[in-house]
Amino acid sequence: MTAADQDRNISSSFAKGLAVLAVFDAETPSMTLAEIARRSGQDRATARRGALTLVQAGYLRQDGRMLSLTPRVLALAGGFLQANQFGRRVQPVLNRHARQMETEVTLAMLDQGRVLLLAQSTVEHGHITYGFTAGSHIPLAHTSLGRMLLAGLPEGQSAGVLAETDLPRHTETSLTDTAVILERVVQAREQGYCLTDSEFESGITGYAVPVSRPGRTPIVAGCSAPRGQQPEADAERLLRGLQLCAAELRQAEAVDHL
Amino acid sequence: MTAADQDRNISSSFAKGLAVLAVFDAETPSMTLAEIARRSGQDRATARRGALTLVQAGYLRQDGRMLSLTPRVLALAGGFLQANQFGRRVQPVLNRHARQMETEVTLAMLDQGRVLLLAQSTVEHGHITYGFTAGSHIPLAHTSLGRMLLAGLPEGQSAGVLAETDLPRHTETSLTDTAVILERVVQAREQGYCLTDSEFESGITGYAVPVSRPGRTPIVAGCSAPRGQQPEADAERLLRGLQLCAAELRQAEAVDHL
DNA sequence: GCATCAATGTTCGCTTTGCGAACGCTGTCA
DNA sequence: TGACAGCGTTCGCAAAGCGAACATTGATGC
Repeated sequence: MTAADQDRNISSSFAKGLAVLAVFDAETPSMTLAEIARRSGQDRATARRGALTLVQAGYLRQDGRMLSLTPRVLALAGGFLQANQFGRRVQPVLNRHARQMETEVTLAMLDQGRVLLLAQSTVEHGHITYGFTAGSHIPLAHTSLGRMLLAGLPEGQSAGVLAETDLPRHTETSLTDTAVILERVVQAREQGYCLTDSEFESGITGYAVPVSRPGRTPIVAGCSAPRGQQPEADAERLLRGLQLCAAELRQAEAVDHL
Repeated sequence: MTAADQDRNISSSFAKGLAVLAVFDAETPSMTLAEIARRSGQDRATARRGALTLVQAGYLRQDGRMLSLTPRVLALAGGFLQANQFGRRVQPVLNRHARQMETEVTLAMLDQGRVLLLAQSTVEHGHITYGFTAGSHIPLAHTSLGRMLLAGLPEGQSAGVLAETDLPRHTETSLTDTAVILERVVQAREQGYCLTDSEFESGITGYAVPVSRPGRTPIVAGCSAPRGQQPEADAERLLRGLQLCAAELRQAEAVDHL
């Protein structure tokens, strides 16, 4: 019993159970007990109790020895989305701008050293992405959304957060040097937008602009498109669109209290 | 210690904590400890431990004495959405059909005596709804989605599920007699679609068709629109669109294992 | 302004829960 | 065929958390 974690106000069983649920946030569709235990860093018996409790509560389904999430977890997110009126204040704005820009527009924030997608426009003509949705995590260091988020942090913090994330090479042109990436972050902060090219998906350019007011928890909007014939013209058009979208979200105070 | 609930495989602390988290699924944006305790039917001290644990885990935020969900809960849903490839296999289909039909198209299933929205297309010109999103709950008895879901249950079960839900009158024309509602459910099962008018929102007609194959967990698709000049023509057009959408989802096996 | 009361947040002793070493089972390799 | 590695499950004992009791806050009456 170390001094610090001896907090009688925190329920450790509950915390461990939550870790079991959170383990499914990866793109692993279903897992065995042992796998859950390994990924959540818990004893197999502990993970088992957590998983069985989740099954009983209806958040997990058990098929033989495989466990997978049930749709009920959506209800947890639904609480958040309704409380913040995403359906009325955010989604329509994203959709409208996406329509005009002819790409998908994504709203995102920082979460545990990764980019958490908060909302995504739903348009027909968007280029085929990986199929990310609200609630998906994408890398911080090699996406324009991620770098723009880092740029939104108080001056000193960006380096710290970046240092704690690992830097897998997604493509051949992914930057690997932390210092170089930080340079791009600083550049993004100064110019008020961020561009990346082929660092996450080959041939795809990413665009991002800040949405939250300076000093607040960083929220950004972004989009991506295949690199076309006139990169500069595309960039200007898409960034202008994103800026308009961001301004409208700010004015609606849609993201002020996240 | 009663005999039944003495299951050493279930972690009661965890189950109680989950109940705290689930309490936020209502449209209550933020609550005090006492309110959480009341709504989750727990002792205040118990609710407090659960809430503080959720705060530490980053799922709840504490502003003074008010507690509210953080965006991190989206990540839990994200795991489900990515595991089932909603972004690639469901959302594009809904969007395309919604565009052609010029309405929102919603995918839904049963959850705890209510309709759980699984996914929703959004088009620009759709009529303004309550702002529901994926993860939202809507009533079972007075929506076409809900009645179509009841129709998808094995013959005897519909009545049982319906009996356990309460029937608030949303509008003046909401049906209140369980027997009459059940009649409509049977009718929906026989004709393969469901229509409701002004029972949930005044002046709005709801349309729904089944998506899942018979015998499976019921999944339905639906849409709604203001009652127009030619109700029959509208109904025919929208139902045809929904049927096409449902057929495509079935063919893509997008919802077979929910 | 002070006393009263109701409702909320917090503490701590006693009991219960759930931790994890140990077990048995199943499939795999030499 | 025997050894082994990995899995799910059990059970005695330590510690985690339940809830009665205690503070604390704030509204209401006089």
